[in-house]
This record gives sequence, structure tokens and C-alpha cells, in this order.
Amino acid sequence: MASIPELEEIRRNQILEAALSTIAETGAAHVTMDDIAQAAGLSKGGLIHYYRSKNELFQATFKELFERIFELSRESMAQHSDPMEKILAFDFLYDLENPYTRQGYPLLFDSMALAAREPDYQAMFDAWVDRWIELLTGAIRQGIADGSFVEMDPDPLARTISAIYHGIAIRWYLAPRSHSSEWAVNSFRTAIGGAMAPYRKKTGQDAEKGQGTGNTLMEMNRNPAA
Amino acid sequence: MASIPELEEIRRNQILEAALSTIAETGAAHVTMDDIAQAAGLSKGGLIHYYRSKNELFQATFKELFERIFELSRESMAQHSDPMEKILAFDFLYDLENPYTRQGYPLLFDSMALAAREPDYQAMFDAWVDRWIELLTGAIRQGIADGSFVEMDPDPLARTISAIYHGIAIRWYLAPRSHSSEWAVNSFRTAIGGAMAPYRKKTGQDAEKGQGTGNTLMEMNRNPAA
DNA sequence: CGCCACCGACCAGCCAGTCGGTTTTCCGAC
DNA sequence: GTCGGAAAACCGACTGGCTGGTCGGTGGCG
Repeated sequence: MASIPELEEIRRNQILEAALSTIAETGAAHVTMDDIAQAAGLSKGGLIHYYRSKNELFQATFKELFERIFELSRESMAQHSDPMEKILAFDFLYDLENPYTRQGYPLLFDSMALAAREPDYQAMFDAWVDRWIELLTGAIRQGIADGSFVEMDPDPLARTISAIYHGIAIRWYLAPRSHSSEWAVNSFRTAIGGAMAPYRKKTGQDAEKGQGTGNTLMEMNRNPAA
Repeated sequence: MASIPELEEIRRNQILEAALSTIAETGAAHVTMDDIAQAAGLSKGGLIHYYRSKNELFQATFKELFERIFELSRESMAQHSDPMEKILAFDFLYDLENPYTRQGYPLLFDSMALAAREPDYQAMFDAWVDRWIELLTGAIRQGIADGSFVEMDPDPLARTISAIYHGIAIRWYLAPRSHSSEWAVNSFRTAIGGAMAPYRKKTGQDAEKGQGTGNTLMEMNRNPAA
């Protein structure tokens, strides 16, 4: 067994992994230290050796959660080079197959309930949003530089885009009966396409791309209406 | 004191009122029956006389919450006659002055965390969304009928609009440092205006109205960019 | 006199964190 | 290379506090 100086880090990762899945299953309101310790293959005493209180463990766990979501976002965006495609790269949020999804959403809901009351968690949420915003403002700035978008302050627009993703995610996860993955994808495309429309320059291929990304819901809606 | 047959309803309302404010303050995860009983001016025994278990009380409380939010939405929308204005009538969501806001948001976050795991709460959330959607589809249908909007299935569009409101609300409440009320209002106007753009017919005064509601963020962005 | 609303002491279960103890690992001395 | 001992890692019984729900009781009203 690998040992000595890395042990601490290995254990902490083991514990965080266990905490993430246990809290996702049981809910932050009901998990016990014992649950997490057992899931990590430790006793309660062993767990406490690494995280001295439940609160300490929780904060580390949610920090890890935000870290992971951010990392996924960064990677998804990095797969594109066109600024508009970068902005629309977050469809992994609406993928049921993704195991991170099943784990991430319950945790995210817990983290928001915590953030609504506890300043520490609010600060974490705030910081996570800001990192997400940085990704988006980066893409927007790139679009301004290459002439796809007009000159503007990218920050409020990035926050709008991010909020749209988030709002659709909530509906998609909490009310799947009436909000399919297809709806979610079409929905964020139209909404974000629409919010960006005033800032996009029509330069031939861009205009075409705009139609393709901006009007999917329109096609979806071409069914006979009531 | 009014008495006898109305007593039960009076007490139940008293208790729900107390539950709403106590849970909003303390959080669903930490309130105790005693807390709620005291806030309602009863003993724990008295409380249990009306709601036999914590779960029963919680469900009734969150049902009441959704009822109230819906009622506010309905009233806000009813103050407008133009369909596009109806759709944009929910700016009360971003009003810090409104005491319902301070109470409603924490409860809403709790309800979502519950809905992420408990089917009963998920069903409540789902039903609440559907009622909201009915309001919006009503407005959209009106717009189709009077020629403001093109023919379409209003349901997915209404869900997109509703999700945009929700997403912006979350950011506005949980990260107020970087998401002002002004941002929230401008944001939902651009995003919803953008999402609706493909369906709006330009009929003179409507086109003008469309500019006014759809481009507020654009003006906001006219500050010097980085 | 009986019923209904209400009270609050009590019980039983749960759980975070403590603590005394055991095992494992490491390292220097021989 | 091995032995001793100290420190670190880990264990799990235990405690103290909390809380949901029970239950025997009380007062008031009809």
C-alpha cells in the first residue's frame, strides 16, 4: 500500500468521495457522521481524526462539489473554439446518463438551502458563480475581439446566461414529468440565443449559426397548437 | 372572540402562519415542533392536536407557501391587460422591500431541497410550476388570439419563461453582492424578450414595445467595457 | 356530566463529539 | 537487520443534549 506522506491526502479524498455520495443520497439534513465514516471505510473516530467536526467536513465537501462542477464546465467549454459555441457548451447539465448529474443535483439543492441561511455557504455559492461567470465573460470577450459580438460590458450578460442555465436545470431536475431533456436543451438555446441577439453581429456564417442555435424551440413549437 | 365552528380553521391558519415564519427563520432542517408551537401561541400538545406529525405540518406549510406565491403571481399578472406585459409582470420577485420575499425565498430553497429527494414534495413543486405555467400559457394564448404572437404551442415557451424567472431569482437572492435588483429586472426583460422574439409579430406599436422591453440590458451595458 | 381544546412532563431514540485504548508505521540505535 | 519505543492512525463505547411523539390530566363550555 502506498503510504506515508500522501496518506493524509488519500484519506481526505476517500472521505470527501464518501461524503459526496452519502450526502447526495441521504440529504445534508439527515446524514450522520457514522454513515459517512462507514462509506469511507473508516470508523467514526477515524473520520473525526481527519475532519474535526461535521461542519468542517460539510464545508470541505461542498467546496469539493463546486470545484468539480466548475471543472466539468471548464472542460466542456474548452472543447469549442467559437465563442458562441463556448457559451452554449453547457448542455452536459441536462444529461441524465451522466453519473455526476445524479449526484450533483441533490447536493446543489442542499447547498442552496444552506446558502440561503449560512453566510459561509453563501460565500461559497457566490464564489462558484463568479468562477462560472469568468468562463463566460472570457468567451464573450473573445467574441468581441474577433468581431462576432458588439462592444459591451460582458459581466451582466454572462450572469444572465448563467442564471438561465441554472433556472432550466432546476425545472429539468425537479419536475422531469413536464420538463424533458429535449425541452431543456431547446430551451436554453432559444433563451440564451435571444438574450445575446442584440449583441451579435451578422457576418454571414455567424448569422446562419445564429438561426441554428436560436430557433430550435421554434421548430419544436411547430406542432399544432391548442 | 369568535368561536366554535370556525375555531379549527382559525387555529390551523395561526399555526401555518407560525410555521411559515419559523421555518423561514430557522430552516426546515432545524426547526422543532416546540419552536412552531410557541410561535403560534400554543403548547406542543396543542399543536399536535391539529397536526398529528411534523411531516403533516410541513406538507401543509409548504402547500400554503406555494398557494401564496401563486396568488401573488396571479394578482400581479391581473394588473395588466396586454399579453406581453402580463408575461413580464413578475418583477415583484425581485423586490427586497416586499416582506413576503424575505420569508418566501428561504422557504422555497428548503422546498426544493426536499423536492430533490422526497416524492411528496416533488409533486407539490411540480403542481406549483404547472399552475404558474397555466398563467403564462393563458397570456400567450391571448397574445396569439389578438395577433401579437404567431401560432404555436405555448407550453414549452411558458416553461422557458418561468425557468428564466426562477434562475434569475436564485442568483439575485443567493449572491446579492454581484446580482442587484436592477440587474435582475433588466436581465429577465432581455432574456424573456429574447426568447419571445421569434414569436412576436411586428405590428407598429407592438414592435416599439418590444424594443422597450427587450433591450434594457443593452442600455445598461453601454458603460465602458474592460 | 361529558366532550373538546389544550397542556406539559415524560420517554425513547438519535447523534455529534469525547476519550481511553489498540494497532500500525517509522526511525534511530545497536 | 532487528529491536525498541514513540508517534501517528484508527477504533468504538460512551455521554450529554436534543427532539418527536405519547399520555394522563385540566379547565371550560354546553
